[in-house]
Amino acid sequence: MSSEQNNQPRQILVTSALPYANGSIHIGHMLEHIQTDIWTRFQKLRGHQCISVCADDTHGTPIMLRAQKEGVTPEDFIAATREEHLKDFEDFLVEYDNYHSTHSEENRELSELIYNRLNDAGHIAKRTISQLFDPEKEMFLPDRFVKGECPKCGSEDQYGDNCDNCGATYSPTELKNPKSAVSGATPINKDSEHYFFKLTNFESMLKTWTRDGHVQEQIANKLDEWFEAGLQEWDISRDAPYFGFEIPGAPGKYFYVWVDAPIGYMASFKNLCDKRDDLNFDDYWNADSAAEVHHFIGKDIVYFHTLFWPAMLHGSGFRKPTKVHAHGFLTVNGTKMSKSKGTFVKARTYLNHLDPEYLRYYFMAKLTSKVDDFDLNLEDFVARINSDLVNKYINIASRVASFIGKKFDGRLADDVADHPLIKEAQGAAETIAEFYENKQYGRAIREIMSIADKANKYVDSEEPWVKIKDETTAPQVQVVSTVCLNVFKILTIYLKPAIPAMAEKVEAFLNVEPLQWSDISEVLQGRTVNKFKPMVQRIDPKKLEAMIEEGKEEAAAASAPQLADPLKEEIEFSDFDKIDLRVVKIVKAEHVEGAEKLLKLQLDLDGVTKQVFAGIKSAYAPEDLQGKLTVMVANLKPRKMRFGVSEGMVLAAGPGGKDLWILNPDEGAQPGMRVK
RNA sequence: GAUAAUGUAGCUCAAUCGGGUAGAGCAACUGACUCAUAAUCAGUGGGUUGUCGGUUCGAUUCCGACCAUAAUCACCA
Repeated sequence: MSSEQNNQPRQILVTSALPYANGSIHIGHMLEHIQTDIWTRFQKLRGHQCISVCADDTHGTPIMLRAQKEGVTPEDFIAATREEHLKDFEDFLVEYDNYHSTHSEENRELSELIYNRLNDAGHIAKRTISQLFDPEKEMFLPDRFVKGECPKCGSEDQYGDNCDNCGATYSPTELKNPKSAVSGATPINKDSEHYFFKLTNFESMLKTWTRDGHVQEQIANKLDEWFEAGLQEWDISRDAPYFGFEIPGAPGKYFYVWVDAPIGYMASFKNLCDKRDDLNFDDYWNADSAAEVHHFIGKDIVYFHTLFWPAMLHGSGFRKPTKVHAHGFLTVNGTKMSKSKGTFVKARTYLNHLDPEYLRYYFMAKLTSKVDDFDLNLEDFVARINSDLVNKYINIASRVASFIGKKFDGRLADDVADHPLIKEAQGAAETIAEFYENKQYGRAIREIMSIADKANKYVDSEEPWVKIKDETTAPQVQVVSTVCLNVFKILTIYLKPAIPAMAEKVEAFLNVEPLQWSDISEVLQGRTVNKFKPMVQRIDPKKLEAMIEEGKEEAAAASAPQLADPLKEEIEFSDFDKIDLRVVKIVKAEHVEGAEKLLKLQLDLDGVTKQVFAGIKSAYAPEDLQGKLTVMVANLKPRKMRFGVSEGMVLAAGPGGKDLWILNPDEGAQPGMRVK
């Protein structure tokens, strides 16, 4: 292709928004990550140096509390989530060059660097503000962690920022009977010094930047509203306890998660540069960099990416994004994803039932460069995949492959390079490339499918099934088939960014190296192809139903009341029956020399005495126990301990320390009785 | 409540940047064909472009009001 050979290879860095480490990836996330991946694969196919990076966004109060609740460190919690996220993306054929974490050394260094530069340049302010504070947990409460009665309509159990019932909005300090959602305590007002980023210093820069082709028109309009409303200073600090990075020179103050989240793009790239010789961080991020930086984001986080982020970069001497690509939300059958309808589909749930390339193709087929919401209509989804992919595209190969295979030994004809249909398919390359480049994926598909239509018409008009029966016309069939397979190859290149795995199967069938965009002009002739095997199956609507059904079940399970300490795996009665629980009388209790936690108990089971070492010293004095009845596991295998043999366990409840309570049978129970 | 959006055939979407007799794919129907994962090809039907009003020789496209939908904001930004 002449025109792109004139183009210099570009250096392009691409990012998707960093998924928050507090939950699973769902198909809404996939809308973004798939369109990013398609764009990235397209650029790579064209021969550019295109690097895509992502990471988990790991900081903030919700993560901290979630980890506490699950009894693990935040570090362990986010590490596990990252594994899950990465696996989901990989299985959807989303190929990041690097998938990092915002909780990384690179990110800490870059966050500090950017902050220090902003601070030195006078872009940071400090002032004291008053916020609700949980006196029990000793932490400041974000709005969402305060609940109470709506000051307007009096509805109970409303969040700190607005009322679900009457729609009123207010500040959390206005709530009646406010309660901390963390501890249940009544919050108090407390002063604290906060750090602010003076966004207003960048107003004129931003006004120019946002009208300079870096954002979509719809976004630029939205930004005008925000400019008109007036920019505000941005509160970038949070007080300890907070899971994040401490602000340099400000002990006990942490960067608000949204400060280090976008810096995570740079950190992930930095991490990659350190692993690769051919990448230089400064080439991409210096203020005068000629490389491109493209961010793909949802419309909900436009503010952060088009105001704060460019301002932070500008103020700290880095380059600004080339383009911020915002997309709308994913709806299913025209409405918001709903857990109860089963349309809130997790990435994993989808993968349990359907081929990822179905969804990749469907997204491709309907995406535009606009910020409008994207509707996944399930009926349309089935129709679109089956008709476009199977009936039109793959069908071209499927219907001529048998001629080539059976009648011509798998050998293609010679001299088809000038065939008008091949020329036409090749001629669409630049138009399609432009659609890709501008994210008009839907238009690209329309263009591609119209070529597929022409190929199918061509086969019909040539009637190879008739010609093959006549010796004089039979050789023409080899030409017709070769033309079709060449068009098929070209279509495969056009579609490859969306359906890479299918393309790989096509490459195996055509007996060619991995196809590149430049292969569009290479014509396959006078060579052999392999036996045709179908590259994709029709969608079975039953599988789609099964997926929705599983989504419903998940939702039902999730909405059931959850125990903070989840139940162990279910057991059979026979498992329970193995445990012999007995009522016992504590005849003697004494301290154990040298033991920190243990008491030595003599337990009477109606004549038989058992000796048990119990870790309840922190909660009970020996004299309080003597003469009491309690319950023990009597058939536990005796265990030799440092201080002697323990012949069972007494049952106690509680988290430990002083909070430990042994069980007491009700009045009338006698030592030795079986508990069942 | 405020703001900017969106509302086009049964379904999903198009309609050149500041107006000139509404297009495509799928579905439906009719016919052809049998090479192909019952696919494909030819053809037909189907829209007073959310409603009402205005500007204009003429509006899906401009203006106003209303209705519907989802979104953003109302110091999280």
